Amino acid sequence: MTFSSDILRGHTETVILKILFEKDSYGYEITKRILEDSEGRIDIKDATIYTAFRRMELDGSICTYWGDSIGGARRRYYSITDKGRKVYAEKLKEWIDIDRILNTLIRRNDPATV
Amino acid sequence: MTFSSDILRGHTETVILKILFEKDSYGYEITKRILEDSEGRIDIKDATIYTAFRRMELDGSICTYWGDSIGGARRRYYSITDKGRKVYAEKLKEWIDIDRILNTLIRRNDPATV
DNA sequence: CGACCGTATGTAATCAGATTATGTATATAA
DNA sequence: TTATATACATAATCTGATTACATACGGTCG
Repeated sequence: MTFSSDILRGHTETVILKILFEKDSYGYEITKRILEDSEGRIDIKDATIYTAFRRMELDGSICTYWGDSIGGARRRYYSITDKGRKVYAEKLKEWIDIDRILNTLIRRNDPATV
Repeated sequence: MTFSSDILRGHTETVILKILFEKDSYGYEITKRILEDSEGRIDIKDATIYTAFRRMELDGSICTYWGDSIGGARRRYYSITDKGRKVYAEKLKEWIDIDRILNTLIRRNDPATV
């Protein structure tokens, strides 16, 4: 069972930035990695990831270059910029707050759920 | 500073259901309560909460009645149904999974963030 | 008394990010 | 040669949230 698509909304870019923080990567690889690392629960669609790339490139958080497509389809690689690292840091801080607040709002003091 | 509106997306109904799980309430009160309990960070707009009510009523998760408006504007109260309680239980389970998975994807093994 | 504010609900138009659908292209395995 | 996995891309659509607007009651302050 995969999650409803609204669940990721607002976090897609953060997750992509975290992956690019570690190393340059490309759309297909990032999608597969998110699928694996989410226990098969988060299956980001092609269109979603490529439109996210466009936004983030316009925004200056990432930049792109074509990889040498030795054996296989061409790959467009993405690299995180200094701005991207700052954006990630802010989004991480935001996530830490959201996580705490949503846990309060959704779970509250229900002994069965805490 | 309030959160980006996408952050709540997909959780608005869960938060409303949790409040109604405790007691019947009405739009204005729920909005104020979420604002207080989120340390002023989640300011759900009127239109958002009233359209959410419409969706949830259609869906059968809640039902509604007019309160006796003694001194002040009329209030439309909402009550959670058995179906609503089931929906909440599912959404809670889903949130517990999402929370764990997003924490992995966003924070990973970064010692500074764990 | 009249203006304003807090309370309270509601709809229409719009926005943004995600999905579906569709298309292109290469290399490898059956 | 046909199918499959890899790889990228765009147009049309969906959905939930926002802005903007409208209505209405009761109390306060000048």
